[in-house]
Amino acid sequence: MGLDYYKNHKHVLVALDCIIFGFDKNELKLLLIKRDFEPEMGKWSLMGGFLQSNESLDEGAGRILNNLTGLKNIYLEQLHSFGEVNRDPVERTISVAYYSLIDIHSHDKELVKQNSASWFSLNEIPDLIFDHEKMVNSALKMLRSKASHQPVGFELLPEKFTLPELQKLYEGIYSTSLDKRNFRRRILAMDVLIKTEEKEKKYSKKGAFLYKFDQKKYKEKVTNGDSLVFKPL
Amino acid sequence: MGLDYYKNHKHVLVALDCIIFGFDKNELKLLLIKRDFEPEMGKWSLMGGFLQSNESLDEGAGRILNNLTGLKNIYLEQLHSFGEVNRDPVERTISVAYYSLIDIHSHDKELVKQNSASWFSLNEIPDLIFDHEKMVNSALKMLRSKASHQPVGFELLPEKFTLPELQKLYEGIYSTSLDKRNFRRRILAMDVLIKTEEKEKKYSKKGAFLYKFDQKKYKEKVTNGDSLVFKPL
DNA sequence: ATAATTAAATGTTATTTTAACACTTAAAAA
DNA sequence: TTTTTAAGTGTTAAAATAACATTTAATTAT
Repeated sequence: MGLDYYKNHKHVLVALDCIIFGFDKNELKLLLIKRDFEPEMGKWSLMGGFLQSNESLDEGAGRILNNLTGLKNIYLEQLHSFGEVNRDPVERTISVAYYSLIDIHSHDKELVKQNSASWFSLNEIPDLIFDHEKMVNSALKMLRSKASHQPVGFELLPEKFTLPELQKLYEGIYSTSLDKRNFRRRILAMDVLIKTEEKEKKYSKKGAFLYKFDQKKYKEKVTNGDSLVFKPL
Repeated sequence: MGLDYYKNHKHVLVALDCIIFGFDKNELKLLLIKRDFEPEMGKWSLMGGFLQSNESLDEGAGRILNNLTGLKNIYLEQLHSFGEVNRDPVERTISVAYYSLIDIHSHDKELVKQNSASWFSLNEIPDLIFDHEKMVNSALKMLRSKASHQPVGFELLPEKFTLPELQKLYEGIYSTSLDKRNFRRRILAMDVLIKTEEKEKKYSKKGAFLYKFDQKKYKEKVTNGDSLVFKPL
C-alpha cells in the first residue's frame, strides 16, 4: 500500500438528503419536493443535493436545507448513510441522510414554491423515489427516540407556545394521546420552560398561557450532566 | 438539471472504519491496527478500507471486519459518517464508521498479527490518526446507549457465560459498579437467558452457573414489540 | 476429618416514580 | 346572567427502584 493506494479505489458521488419535519394544525408534517429533473422527474422526493468539495457533510446538509427554506442555524442532525449498490439507477451514489426540525411557519414560502415543494402529513406521504421512504421511516423512529430523552420538540414550535400545543406536538410525534395532567406535570418537572404573562386565545375563550423554552437553563443542565429524560408515554 | 447533472459533481473516496469492541479480563477493549502504509505509517488507527463498487456500505464494513478477524455474521452497526473537508490529508475522503461487538476469544489471532493489530483497554488507547479518536468516543457513547435498551452485551461474550461475568461486562461498559442482587434480578427479569446445568469454576471454588442467551425468545419479544429496556444503573 | 477461605446465590423493605382519574376556573358568546 | 369551551389543577393506588446482609457450595489448608 502507499499513497497511490488511494488512486486505485473507485470514487463515488455523495448525496445529502434532508428529512424536514414541521408541525402544523396538530399534525407532524414532512416537506417534500416534486422533482423537475431526471431521473424520476415528476415524482416526489426528499430535498437533496450533492456534496461539494469545499464543505463538510454537515455544512452541505445545512446548505441544502437553506436552499429550500431560506433558514439558517436550524436543528439538523445526521441520521444514517444509505449505500446499497443500486439505490440510484443513474450512478453509484451514497446518500448521507439528515433530519431537521423547523418551525413550519418561519420558512420562506416563496423558495418552497420555487422548488415545487409541499408539506405532507405523515399518513399522506406519496410514493417517494429511490430509498427515500426508508429514510423517512428511519427519521421518524429517530425523532421518537430523540424526543423521549431530549427536549427536541421545541424546535418544531415558534418561540412562544402553549402547553396544550406542546402536548399536541408530542401526541403527534408518538401517535398517541396523553393525559393532560400527567403531561403538564412531567414537562414542567424538566424545569426548562419559562411561563410568560401572555395568553394565546386562538383555541379557547379562556386562553392558554404562553411559554418559552429556556435555552440557557437547558444548556446548564446538559453541562451538569443532569438527566433530561422526558418520557411522555 | 438532468442526467449530466450527476457528472458535474465531485466524486469522493468513501472509507469504512470499524470500531471493534471486545471484552477481556473484566475490561472493555478496542482492536486497533498499526499502520504499515502511508499516510501516518507507524501510527495506530481503526481498521478501515475503501468502499468497493460491488458492495453496499454494510457489506464493505463486514468485509473489512472479516479481513481483520476472520469472523463472519458479526454484530455490526453503522455509527455515523464523518466528512470534514480535511479529515484525510491525502485526499477528500468521507468515512462511514461502523462499530462491532465480538467475542474477543473467537477471532483469528493469526490474521490479527498479520495486520499488526492489538487490543487496547479503553483507558490506554494510544493517539489515533485523523479523526479516529472522535469515532471511538462516539462509538462508546452509542454502545452505552444501545446497551441500556437492547441486550447487546451478549455479543461480547462467548456462547455460555456466568452472571458475574455479564455483570462485569456491564460494569465495564458503564464504568461503574453495580449491586449484584439488583443486577441479577433485572437481567433475569428480561427473560432472555437460559440457565444451563454447567458451572464455570475458573473464578471461584463454588463455581457459577453458565447461562446462554435465548436468541429465539429475544426475537419473539422484538416481534411482539415487548419492551426490552435494560437499565443496569 | 475439620476448619478456613472464597466467591456465588438469595429476599426484604422503604422510597420514589408512575398511571389513573374528575372537578374547577377563566373568558367569551349567547 | 347563563351557557359554552378549553385551560388549569391534586390525590391516590400501584409499580418500580435502590439500598442493604446473610447463607451456601465447593475448594484449600490444617
